[in-house]
Parts: sequence; C-alpha cells; structure tokens
Amino acid sequence: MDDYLLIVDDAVADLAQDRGRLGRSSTAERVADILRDRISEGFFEPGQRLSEEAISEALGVSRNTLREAFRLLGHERLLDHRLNRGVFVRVLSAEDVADLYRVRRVLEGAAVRRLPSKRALELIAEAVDDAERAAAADDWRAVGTANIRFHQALVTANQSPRLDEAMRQLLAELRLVFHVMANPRDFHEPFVQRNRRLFDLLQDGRLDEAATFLDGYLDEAEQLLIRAYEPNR
Amino acid sequence: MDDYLLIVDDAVADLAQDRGRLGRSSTAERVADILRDRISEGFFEPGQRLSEEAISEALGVSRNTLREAFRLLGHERLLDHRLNRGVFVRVLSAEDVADLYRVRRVLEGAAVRRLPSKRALELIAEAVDDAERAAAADDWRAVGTANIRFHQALVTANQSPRLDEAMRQLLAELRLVFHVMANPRDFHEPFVQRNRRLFDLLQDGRLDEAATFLDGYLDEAEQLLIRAYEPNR
DNA sequence: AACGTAAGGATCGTTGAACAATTCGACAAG
DNA sequence: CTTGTCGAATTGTTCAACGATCCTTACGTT
Repeated sequence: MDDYLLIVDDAVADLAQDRGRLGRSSTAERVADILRDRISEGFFEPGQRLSEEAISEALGVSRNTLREAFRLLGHERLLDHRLNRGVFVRVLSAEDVADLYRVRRVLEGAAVRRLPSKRALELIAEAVDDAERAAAADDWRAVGTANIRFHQALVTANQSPRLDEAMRQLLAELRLVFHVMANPRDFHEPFVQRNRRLFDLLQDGRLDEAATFLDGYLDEAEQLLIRAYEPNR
Repeated sequence: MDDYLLIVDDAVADLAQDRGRLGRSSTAERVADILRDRISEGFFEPGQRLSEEAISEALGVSRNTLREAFRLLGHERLLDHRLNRGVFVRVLSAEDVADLYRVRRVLEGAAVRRLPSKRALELIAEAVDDAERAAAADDWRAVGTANIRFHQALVTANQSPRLDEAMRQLLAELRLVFHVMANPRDFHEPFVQRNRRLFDLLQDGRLDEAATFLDGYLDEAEQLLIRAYEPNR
C-alpha cells in the first residue's frame, strides 16, 4: 500500500515539470510564433512593413490580438515599431552585428571558462555530430541550424535560464542577417571543424585554450558576416 | 562661415542623442512606465493581482491599451501573465535570485576584465561618490539607487547597448526583491566601501584583482539577499 | 531650384461595447 | 473527505468606429 502511494506521488510530482506548458497558449502568442518563424526563415524580408489590416485578415485574428503579437516580437527586436507608421521587419545595421558579437563573446566566453556539465557536453557533442553529418550530406541549411544549436548548447554551460533565453533571442536576431550570405556553404564550412576542435578542448578541460580559440572563432565569423553585409547598405 | 557651419553641424550631431525620445510616446508605453515605477518602488507588492478593470478605470485608458502595457511589462519579467487568471506582480523564487546573480557574474565579470573607457570610469566614480555622500547623510534609500547606478555603470564598460539593456532589466527585476530587506542600512552599508575599492582597482588597471574582488562581492550580496528572502516562503 | 503650404488618402492609435471562455469559490451529494 | 455542479467574476477576443498622424501629390512662393 505504501509502495503504491509512493509511486502515485512520484507520478504526480513529475507532472510539475509540465506546468510551464499550461499557460502557454493565447492566440496572440501563437500568432507571434507564426510570425517569428516567417521572419527567421526569411519569408518576410528585413525592412518590409507588416500591415495590421492585411495580416490580421490573413490569419483570421482581430487587429487588437495581432497588435499584442507585434509587441511581443518588438521586444525581441525582430520587429521595429514606429509610432503611427506601423511595424517593420528589423533591419540590422553593421553596428548591430558588431554588438551582437560583443554579446556573444561575453555569453559564450563565460560559458567556455567553466567546466561544462555532463549534460551540456552531451548537447554540444550532438550539435557537432549533426553539423558534420549535414556537411557530409551537402545540406548546408542543416549545417547552419546545427551550428546555431552548437552555440546555444555552449551557453547552457552557464547553467542560467536567463542567459539561455538571452542567447536564444540573440541568435534569432542574427538570423535576420544570415540571409544576406549568398553562399551558405562558404560561410558555414570552416566552422564545422572548429566546432569539433572547440568541443575537444572543452572535453579535455583545457578551458583557457578553449577561450582563446573561441575568441578567434568569433572574430572571424564577425568579419565574414560584416564583409558580406556592409556593401548592401 | 566655415566656423559657423561646423558649430551648427556639432549642434545637429548632438541632437542624434535625443532621437530615442522621439518615437517614445504611445499611451500603452506611458502606462507601462507608470506601472513600472509603481512596481519597482514597491507600491504594488509581489504576488498582487492587477485588475484590468480597476486599473484601466483608474488611469482612464481602455482595457485594450492597458493590456498592451501589461504585455510590455510581462516581457520585462516584472509581471507574471497567467492565462485567464490575469497579471500578477512577479514573485521571485530563491532560484530566480540565484539566477540573477549568475547573470550578474557574467555581465559584470566581463566588464571588469576590460580596460574601462574614460567615460565609463567617470560614470562609476560618480556613482561611488553619490553612494558615499548618501551614506554620510544616512539616506539609505539613496544609497540603494546609487549602488544600482554603480553596477549599471560597471556594465557600460562592455561598450554594448544590448548588455546595458540586459543589465537594466536585470536590476529592475532585482528591485522586486530588495523590498524584502527590512533594514536597508544593513544591506547597503557594507557595499559602499567595496564600491570604492573596486573603483580604485579598476582605475589602477589591476583587472585580475578587480575580477576576484567582484566575485566575492557578488557572492556575499547574494547570500545576504537569499538569507533574508528564503524564510518568507 | 528650394522651400512652405494645403488637401486627400491610407494606416495606425485608442476607445467602448459585446460575447465567449475560463477560473474560482460555495454548496450539495455521495 | 472527495467529487460534481452552479453562478458570479474576470479574462480573452472580436468588432466597429473615430480621431490622430504620416505620406504623397500638387501648387504656389521666394
């Protein structure tokens, strides 16, 4: 009898993990999810204006609800809200890109200087493997997403939900820029090997080397990106 | 003539600083400003529910507009939006406090390891001076705000607008917790001296010492806060 | 050619009302 | 003590309307 009660209690206690999913569904948030996907996959181009009337009609929600979604995305810096003029898909300046890399150096740098947990190492290893597999299959779009997962996993070493969230937003913002890379292969290829190398250094606990290696890594990525980006403006 | 043009150009260039204030005025944002102030000064207590009807009537705005303001503050983590149950002033858990300090270690730690700019040093010095003056005058509320300004200024050494913004939000969140300190003097007093010491180390360029000093600083602050906080729950 | 003004159309900002959906407490029944 | 049920209160969402603001175009002035 006691055993039975214990099992039930355990099962009930486990439920607490799923509590987060409960509140997670208002129309506005689902609309925001849809728009976020469209933006980060490049369906909406940076600078494009998103008409309240057109989109609310297309999605079958009211203007008020759509505006709530716009606010959410504005706070994530994916949309630019200009008073009385509407919302526009964010256009990142070269200065914005530089700032995003400054933040990356701080977030990823701090992560790399810690001894990563077993779980973090697993996540990182998966991302490295996936990137290599995708590269072998010539699927450079998949390489890109695996690469993003790699850096997201890196940050989890900080063991901070807020830093994870900040990194998620940062990478979403960066995706606004990745689309300017005409040839994704040229951009992603060099980093597949580097991800592997960085992982090896972490696994061996050679944290200082990992830190300096990461700095060079980020410097070069930033340069590549800005070089491809600046001329367009 | 050239001189005149130069002066005009300078004046015009200065205007660029105020550009941020231009777009800044929709009713929803002003409402958010009001509520943010009320929350951070403790007028609304953590856990308290904010009634849409009562507040929209009190402020003379429509429910829809108020809800937009709620969304903004929800994204800043000052309000907790529960579906169909309303918005509540955020209640931070001890785990939240711990996470906030993890983030502080990353943001402030990275700042301290850089050579601060002249401008950053000025801001830091001002905050230190203000805190000492306020302490001498026994105004512990003012010490608290000066202390917050000190840490905000510290982060500016990173030279990153996004990190500045992240720190601003983090400190707003922390203010939700500061109110539990029954005696603000006990909490703030030890840090007035430490701020001065940290500033001296930075000014002398002894960055490594500053970094370890900061770590101890943050550890103790976190302990004090959590000790005063945990029993209440 | 540069600038100020005016008119018109399009779009956003905000409101107020309405109704559906959901929560929560109270109370009754097993 | 647990489980159903009911009703009041509150939120979620929609809709229509009107004023405010911006953009464009056109016209006239200097």
